[in-house]
Amino acid sequence: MGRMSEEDYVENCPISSVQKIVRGKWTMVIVFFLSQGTLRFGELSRKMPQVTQANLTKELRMLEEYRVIHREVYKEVPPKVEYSLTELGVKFLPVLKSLEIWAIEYEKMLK
Amino acid sequence: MGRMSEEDYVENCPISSVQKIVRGKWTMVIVFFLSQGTLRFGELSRKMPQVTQANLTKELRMLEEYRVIHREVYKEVPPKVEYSLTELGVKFLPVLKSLEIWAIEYEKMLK
DNA sequence: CAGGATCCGTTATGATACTG
DNA sequence: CAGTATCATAACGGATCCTG
Repeated sequence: MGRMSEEDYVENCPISSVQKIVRGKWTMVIVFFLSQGTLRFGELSRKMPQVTQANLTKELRMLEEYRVIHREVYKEVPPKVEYSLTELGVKFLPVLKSLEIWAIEYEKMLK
Repeated sequence: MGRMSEEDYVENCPISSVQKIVRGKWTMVIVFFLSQGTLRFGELSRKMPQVTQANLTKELRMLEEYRVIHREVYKEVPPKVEYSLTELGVKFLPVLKSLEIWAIEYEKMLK
Protein backbone atom coordinates (compact mmCIF):
# COMPACT_ATOMS: atom_id res chain seq x y z
CA MET A 1 0.00 0.00 0.00
CA GLY A 2 1.22 3.46 -0.84
CA ARG A 3 0.89 6.66 1.08
CA MET A 4 -2.60 7.62 2.07
CA SER A 5 -3.73 10.88 0.56
CA GLU A 6 -5.37 13.37 2.84
CA GLU A 7 -8.55 13.13 0.86
CA ASP A 8 -8.89 9.47 1.71
CA TYR A 9 -8.21 9.98 5.37
CA VAL A 10 -11.76 10.15 6.56
CA GLU A 11 -12.62 6.89 4.82
CA ASN A 12 -9.45 4.95 5.45
CA CYS A 13 -7.95 6.25 8.62
CA PRO A 14 -8.01 3.70 11.43
CA ILE A 15 -9.50 6.21 13.80
CA SER A 16 -12.81 6.34 12.01
CA SER A 17 -13.19 2.62 12.61
CA VAL A 18 -12.92 2.99 16.36
CA GLN A 19 -14.55 6.35 16.71
CA LYS A 20 -17.96 4.88 17.32
CA ILE A 21 -16.50 3.03 20.28
CA VAL A 22 -14.88 6.07 21.80
CA ARG A 23 -17.95 8.17 21.24
CA GLY A 24 -20.14 6.18 23.57
CA LYS A 25 -21.04 8.43 26.46
CA TRP A 26 -19.84 6.04 29.15
CA THR A 27 -17.42 3.73 27.39
CA MET A 28 -14.29 5.25 28.80
CA VAL A 29 -15.61 5.32 32.32
CA ILE A 30 -16.63 1.68 32.02
CA VAL A 31 -13.20 0.73 30.73
CA PHE A 32 -11.62 2.66 33.56
CA PHE A 33 -13.59 0.78 36.20
CA LEU A 34 -12.98 -2.59 34.59
CA SER A 35 -9.26 -1.83 34.41
CA GLN A 36 -9.26 -2.33 38.14
CA GLY A 37 -10.75 -5.78 37.91
CA THR A 38 -13.76 -7.84 36.98
CA LEU A 39 -17.09 -6.44 38.08
CA ARG A 40 -20.65 -7.64 38.21
CA PHE A 41 -23.39 -5.64 36.57
CA GLY A 42 -24.74 -4.38 39.85
CA GLU A 43 -21.34 -3.29 41.11
CA LEU A 44 -20.68 -1.36 37.94
CA SER A 45 -24.11 0.15 38.07
CA ARG A 46 -23.58 1.36 41.62
CA LYS A 47 -20.33 3.03 40.61
CA MET A 48 -22.14 4.94 37.91
CA PRO A 49 -25.39 6.09 39.47
CA GLN A 50 -25.93 8.70 36.75
CA VAL A 51 -26.41 5.99 34.18
CA THR A 52 -29.70 4.18 33.96
CA GLN A 53 -29.54 0.41 33.82
CA ALA A 54 -30.97 0.45 30.32
CA ASN A 55 -28.23 2.69 29.02
CA LEU A 56 -25.52 0.89 30.92
CA THR A 57 -26.71 -2.33 29.35
CA LYS A 58 -26.61 -0.76 25.90
CA GLU A 59 -23.07 0.48 26.33
CA LEU A 60 -21.89 -2.83 27.73
CA ARG A 61 -23.39 -4.66 24.80
CA MET A 62 -21.68 -2.33 22.39
CA LEU A 63 -18.33 -2.75 24.11
CA GLU A 64 -18.85 -6.49 24.05
CA GLU A 65 -19.71 -6.43 20.37
CA TYR A 66 -16.54 -4.51 19.65
CA ARG A 67 -14.60 -6.98 21.78
CA VAL A 68 -13.37 -4.44 24.28
CA ILE A 69 -14.96 -6.23 27.20
CA HIS A 70 -15.91 -9.79 27.98
CA ARG A 71 -19.27 -10.82 29.37
CA GLU A 72 -19.39 -13.97 31.43
CA VAL A 73 -22.82 -15.32 32.28
CA TYR A 74 -23.21 -17.78 35.12
CA LYS A 75 -26.27 -19.93 34.81
CA GLU A 76 -27.41 -19.53 38.34
CA VAL A 77 -30.37 -18.28 40.24
CA PRO A 78 -30.18 -15.44 40.99
CA PRO A 79 -28.37 -14.58 37.75
CA LYS A 80 -24.78 -13.47 37.84
CA VAL A 81 -22.99 -11.67 35.04
CA GLU A 82 -19.41 -10.54 35.20
CA TYR A 83 -17.64 -8.05 32.99
CA SER A 84 -13.93 -7.80 32.37
CA LEU A 85 -11.56 -6.24 29.88
CA THR A 86 -10.44 -8.28 26.92
CA GLU A 87 -6.89 -8.11 25.66
CA LEU A 88 -8.05 -5.40 23.31
CA GLY A 89 -9.64 -3.60 26.21
CA VAL A 90 -6.39 -3.66 28.17
CA LYS A 91 -4.63 -2.21 25.17
CA PHE A 92 -7.02 0.71 25.28
CA LEU A 93 -5.72 1.85 28.64
CA PRO A 94 -2.85 3.92 27.19
CA VAL A 95 -5.41 5.87 25.21
CA LEU A 96 -7.30 6.55 28.40
CA LYS A 97 -4.06 7.62 30.03
CA SER A 98 -3.04 10.03 27.28
CA LEU A 99 -6.49 11.52 27.32
CA GLU A 100 -6.22 12.00 31.05
CA ILE A 101 -2.93 13.83 30.61
CA TRP A 102 -4.52 16.10 28.05
CA ALA A 103 -7.50 16.66 30.29
CA ILE A 104 -5.18 17.91 33.02
CA GLU A 105 -3.50 20.29 30.55
CA TYR A 106 -6.96 21.41 29.58
CA GLU A 107 -7.97 22.23 33.13
CA LYS A 108 -4.72 24.12 33.68
CA MET A 109 -5.46 26.19 30.60
CA LEU A 110 -8.78 27.32 31.98
CA LYS A 111 -7.15 29.21 34.84
CA MET B 1 -5.79 16.46 47.32
CA GLY B 2 -6.05 12.88 48.49
CA ARG B 3 -6.77 9.78 46.53
CA MET B 4 -9.85 9.85 44.43
CA SER B 5 -12.35 7.19 45.37
CA GLU B 6 -13.80 5.12 42.61
CA GLU B 7 -17.24 6.37 43.43
CA ASP B 8 -16.23 9.94 42.71
CA TYR B 9 -14.61 9.10 39.43
CA VAL B 10 -17.48 9.92 37.17
CA GLU B 11 -17.90 13.35 38.72
CA ASN B 12 -14.32 14.30 39.37
CA CYS B 13 -12.20 12.54 36.82
CA PRO B 14 -10.55 14.87 34.35
CA ILE B 15 -11.77 12.82 31.45
CA SER B 16 -15.37 13.73 31.97
CA SER B 17 -14.44 17.36 31.48
CA VAL B 18 -13.04 16.75 28.02
CA GLN B 19 -15.31 13.96 26.98
CA LYS B 20 -17.72 16.24 25.22
CA ILE B 21 -14.86 17.46 23.07
CA VAL B 22 -13.71 14.01 22.09
CA ARG B 23 -17.25 12.87 21.47
CA GLY B 24 -17.87 15.26 18.61
CA LYS B 25 -18.34 13.18 15.50
CA TRP B 26 -15.66 14.98 13.48
CA THR B 27 -13.48 16.64 16.07
CA MET B 28 -10.61 14.23 15.77
CA VAL B 29 -10.60 14.31 12.00
CA ILE B 30 -10.59 18.10 12.07
CA VAL B 31 -7.70 18.15 14.51
CA PHE B 32 -5.83 15.68 12.32
CA PHE B 33 -6.16 17.87 9.24
CA LEU B 34 -5.22 21.02 11.09
CA SER B 35 -2.19 19.29 12.54
CA GLN B 36 -0.75 19.49 9.06
CA GLY B 37 -1.20 23.22 8.89
CA THR B 38 -3.64 26.09 8.76
CA LEU B 39 -6.65 25.59 6.53
CA ARG B 40 -9.45 27.71 5.20
CA PHE B 41 -13.03 26.68 5.71
CA GLY B 42 -13.45 25.62 2.12
CA GLU B 43 -10.28 23.57 2.10
CA LEU B 44 -11.34 21.73 5.21
CA SER B 45 -14.79 21.24 3.82
CA ARG B 46 -13.43 19.66 0.65
CA LYS B 47 -11.35 17.26 2.68
CA MET B 48 -14.45 16.13 4.52
CA PRO B 49 -17.14 15.81 1.89
CA GLN B 50 -19.31 13.65 4.16
CA VAL B 51 -19.86 16.57 6.48
CA THR B 52 -22.35 19.25 5.57
CA GLN B 53 -21.20 22.84 5.85
CA ALA B 54 -23.70 23.41 8.61
CA ASN B 55 -22.32 20.60 10.73
CA LEU B 56 -18.74 21.43 9.98
CA THR B 57 -19.41 24.96 11.18
CA LYS B 58 -20.94 23.64 14.38
CA GLU B 59 -18.01 21.38 15.16
CA LEU B 60 -15.52 24.13 14.39
CA ARG B 61 -17.35 26.50 16.69
CA MET B 62 -17.32 23.94 19.45
CA LEU B 63 -13.61 23.31 19.05
CA GLU B 64 -13.03 27.04 19.07
CA GLU B 65 -15.10 27.46 22.21
CA TYR B 66 -13.04 24.77 23.93
CA ARG B 67 -9.88 26.48 22.71
CA VAL B 68 -8.62 23.55 20.70
CA ILE B 69 -8.54 25.51 17.46
CA HIS B 70 -8.11 29.15 16.53
CA ARG B 71 -10.35 30.96 14.09
CA GLU B 72 -8.83 33.88 12.24
CA VAL B 73 -11.20 36.07 10.27
CA TYR B 74 -9.82 38.35 7.57
CA LYS B 75 -12.04 41.31 6.83
CA GLU B 76 -11.90 41.00 3.09
CA VAL B 77 -14.22 40.50 0.18
CA PRO B 78 -14.58 37.68 -0.54
CA PRO B 79 -14.36 36.61 3.09
CA LYS B 80 -11.48 34.51 4.32
CA VAL B 81 -11.39 32.48 7.49
CA GLU B 82 -8.48 30.36 8.57
CA TYR B 83 -8.42 27.62 11.15
CA SER B 84 -5.39 26.40 13.05
CA LEU B 85 -4.56 24.43 16.17
CA THR B 86 -4.02 26.27 19.40
CA GLU B 87 -1.33 25.22 21.83
CA LEU B 88 -3.93 23.06 23.51
CA GLY B 89 -4.84 21.58 20.16
CA VAL B 90 -1.25 20.64 19.48
CA LYS B 91 -1.11 18.96 22.86
CA PHE B 92 -4.02 16.82 21.80
CA LEU B 93 -2.01 15.16 19.04
CA PRO B 94 -0.52 12.46 21.31
CA VAL B 95 -4.03 11.39 22.18
CA LEU B 96 -4.81 11.09 18.50
CA LYS B 97 -1.65 9.09 18.04
CA SER B 98 -2.35 6.65 20.84
CA LEU B 99 -5.85 6.17 19.52
CA GLU B 100 -4.45 5.45 16.11
CA ILE B 101 -2.16 2.82 17.56
CA TRP B 102 -5.09 1.21 19.28
CA ALA B 103 -7.14 1.37 16.11
CA ILE B 104 -4.46 -0.57 14.30
CA GLU B 105 -4.48 -3.20 17.05
CA TYR B 106 -8.22 -3.28 16.70
CA GLU B 107 -8.11 -3.95 12.99
CA LYS B 108 -5.55 -6.69 13.47
CA MET B 109 -7.83 -8.32 16.00
CA LEU B 110 -10.64 -8.53 13.51
CA LYS B 111 -8.75 -10.91 11.29
C1' DC C 1 -30.22 -9.93 40.03
C1' DA C 2 -29.50 -8.64 35.49
C1' DG C 3 -31.40 -6.64 31.84
C1' DG C 4 -35.37 -6.62 28.37
C1' DA C 5 -39.23 -3.69 26.53
C1' DT C 6 -41.47 0.49 25.85
C1' DC C 7 -42.44 5.32 25.72
C1' DC C 8 -40.81 9.83 24.89
C1' DG C 9 -38.42 14.18 24.95
C1' DT C 10 -33.82 16.08 23.61
C1' DT C 11 -29.85 16.30 20.67
C1' DA C 12 -27.38 15.31 16.65
C1' DT C 13 -27.11 15.07 12.00
C1' DG C 14 -28.57 15.65 7.21
C1' DA C 15 -30.49 17.89 2.84
C1' DT C 16 -31.40 21.96 0.74
C1' DA C 17 -31.70 26.72 -0.22
C1' DC C 18 -30.19 31.28 0.63
C1' DT C 19 -26.91 35.54 1.81
C1' DG C 20 -23.33 39.39 3.14
C1' DC D 1 -16.19 32.26 0.40
C1' DA D 2 -17.97 31.15 4.49
C1' DG D 3 -21.27 30.65 6.34
C1' DT D 4 -27.12 30.92 7.96
C1' DA D 5 -31.83 29.41 7.94
C1' DT D 6 -35.19 26.03 7.63
C1' DC D 7 -37.07 21.69 7.75
C1' DA D 8 -36.88 16.70 8.45
C1' DT D 9 -35.13 12.53 10.44
C1' DA D 10 -32.24 9.57 13.24
C1' DA D 11 -29.73 8.61 17.32
C1' DC D 12 -29.35 9.28 22.16
C1' DG D 13 -30.67 9.38 26.96
C1' DG D 14 -33.80 8.95 30.65
C1' DA D 15 -37.88 7.05 33.18
C1' DT D 16 -40.74 3.33 34.04
C1' DC D 17 -42.42 -1.18 34.17
C1' DC D 18 -41.70 -6.16 33.23
C1' DT D 19 -39.46 -11.02 33.54
C1' DG D 20 -36.62 -15.61 33.89
